[in-house]
Amino acid sequence: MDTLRERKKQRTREALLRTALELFTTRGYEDTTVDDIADAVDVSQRTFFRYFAGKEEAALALQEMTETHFLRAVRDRPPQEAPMDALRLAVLDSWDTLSEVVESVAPVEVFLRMYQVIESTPVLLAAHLRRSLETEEAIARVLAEREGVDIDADPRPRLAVAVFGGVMRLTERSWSTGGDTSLDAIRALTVQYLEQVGPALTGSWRTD
Amino acid sequence: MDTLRERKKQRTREALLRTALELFTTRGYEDTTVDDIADAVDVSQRTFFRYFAGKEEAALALQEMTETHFLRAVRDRPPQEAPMDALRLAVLDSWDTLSEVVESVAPVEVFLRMYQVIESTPVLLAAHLRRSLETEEAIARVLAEREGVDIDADPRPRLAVAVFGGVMRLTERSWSTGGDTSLDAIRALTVQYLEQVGPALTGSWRTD
DNA sequence: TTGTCAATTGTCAGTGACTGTCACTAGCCT
DNA sequence: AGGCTAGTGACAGTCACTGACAATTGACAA
Repeated sequence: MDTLRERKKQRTREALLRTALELFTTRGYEDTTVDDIADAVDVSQRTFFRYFAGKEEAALALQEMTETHFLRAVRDRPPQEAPMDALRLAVLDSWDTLSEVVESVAPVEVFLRMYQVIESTPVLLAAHLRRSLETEEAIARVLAEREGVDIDADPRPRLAVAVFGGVMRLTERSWSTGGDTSLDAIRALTVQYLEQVGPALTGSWRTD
Repeated sequence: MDTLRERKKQRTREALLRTALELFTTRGYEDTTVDDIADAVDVSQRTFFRYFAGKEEAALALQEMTETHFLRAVRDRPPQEAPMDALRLAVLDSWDTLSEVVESVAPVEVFLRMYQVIESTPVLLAAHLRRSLETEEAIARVLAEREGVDIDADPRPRLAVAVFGGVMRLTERSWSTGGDTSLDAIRALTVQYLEQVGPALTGSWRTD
């Protein structure tokens, strides 16, 4: 990345991504065409598709980064922690250090606003959910290795991650539809929801 | 539904759907164009889009039916059952009575093969996951009402359903990638996975 | 410095999903 | 029988995306 060519490429990619996110968060995803993005950066449409597999990939680029970040956080957890504890502490740690990861591309607010765009754009939400599945699979493998179990023989790794993923998905949803769209808010929701998993699964909820 | 017009419409829709499923399961989803389907039924492409919002909707029509079926099964559970018990018994009941629902449109094998197509086609899987979210929301509302809690104040209904949904998603996945693609197999997997949720969430998995 | 090679880009043509419009046809109803 | 309306086909257009080829431009050695 020190040759002129590579720096140029880097700059083009960043320009495309930043412009795309800018347009998506202001004008909306569906109302932004790939041509709009390419024109704004002054490259051909074809070039956009050389950098991104599709419009979706650009829209989800930040989320991709944070999921990778989360995966790394899980890997870095001390091995003596129980699986669910490791997951919980890894997410919380991820939220706390998220800015550092995201800021290299765009301000955190853009990341946060993109979340709302995703949640309110059916095709984006769909794509996001599918990608989350892939992340979950990777995490399940990490957990399986930590605990020394065979991921194909023992369903617990994938099961734990699926449950955890379900809770996180719900967290994202209620954060993005709620009033407070700050990082602190999503952190607090995470804690709150994870605490409630146990109660939600056991017996009746009736208080009478 | 007894005028000639309506019978004709019904027939056109069924022909389109059956043909679409036939082509998707033999040739594959991506290798089937809407024109292929329309031509095979001898209607214009425009007509296809008058019956289905898109290619995806046709591909997921059977799954839509079974999800509605499942939702109904949840509603029909005796109210004294604990939420998670109601969900578990409702899915199992759904699998058992699935044929009746599906057979009106296509043989159950088509339904089962479509599941594999969905699981192996990224854009379909994505769309399927998103629709599942909508079903989950509906189920959460049913549970909340059963238990007499406020769905917006108490996170437990959505939480329970999210966890349950995560497990079901995993069940679908491992069924569709596994060897036995029968209804019995998916039923057995459902039972097995639900039993393992508890163990997966608690403490360490190490046996040493 | 220059010439060669390889990477990057633009242009163009094409496909496939989907939408709006409008005229036409065919059941429906009196 | 004749008017009304739902359903259809034909057509044109948009947008995401792809393959192919030619033009450009940086890299690197002679």
